Amino acid sequence: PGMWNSKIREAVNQGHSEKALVLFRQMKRSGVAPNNSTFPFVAKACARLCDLRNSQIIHTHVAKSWFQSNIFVQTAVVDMYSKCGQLEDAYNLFVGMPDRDIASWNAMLLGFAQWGLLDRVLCLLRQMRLTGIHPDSVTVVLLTHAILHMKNPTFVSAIHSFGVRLGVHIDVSVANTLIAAYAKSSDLCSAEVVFDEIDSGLRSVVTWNSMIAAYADFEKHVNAVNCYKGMLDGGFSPD
RNA sequence: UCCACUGUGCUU
Repeated sequence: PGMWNSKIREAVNQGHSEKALVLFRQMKRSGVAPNNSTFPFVAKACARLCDLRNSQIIHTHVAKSWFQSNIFVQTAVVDMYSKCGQLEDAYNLFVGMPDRDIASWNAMLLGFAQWGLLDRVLCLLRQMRLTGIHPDSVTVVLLTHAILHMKNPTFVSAIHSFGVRLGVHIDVSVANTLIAAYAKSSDLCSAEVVFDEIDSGLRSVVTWNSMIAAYADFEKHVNAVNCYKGMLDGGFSPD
């Protein structure tokens, strides 16, 4: 199945999810069995398309496959169902997983976070820590999203402190998320503090974009323009 | 041993 896998992977990586599913159908029709490096990609394609019908078809194939207990495959299926809105299917699969690593927990946390189920996010986080799995930078980003809709800077600050305790606040994606979250919670000052505290060598285009967007939200157009200039000075080109 | 490879996360 190697050549099918690389075609499917290429399609997914280029954002052509429908094409990936077409290739998957062709693969099956030609009698080639999908394997552990087929399923995660087609699952991702379904997740992106929020395509429940194909998700169920893929899950059926997974269930009949030798690779049904592969942790990568299972995590991808959990994520696929979550993104299609089938949270209880996702959760049931998650609970039945023989092994779960941080990515598995994060995928399930994201599922609850995406649908605004903060209580379930917190409950799952507690369970995760009880099993000895430590939250990572991805977890912190997800938690930030879970509390974002409340637009409460106190909550953002709590997650921020949590990230500092874990030592993941230096992760650029975490910082970028916090900048946006503080700004959306009307705490521009804290957004600026986070921005200033990132090593200038670690700032990415997303970091700059986040800060510019923050200033724009507050209608601080002069700051936004200065920030934009800073981005250009930093050697970044706008995207 | 290290690295890279298939699953979860950044702004608009």
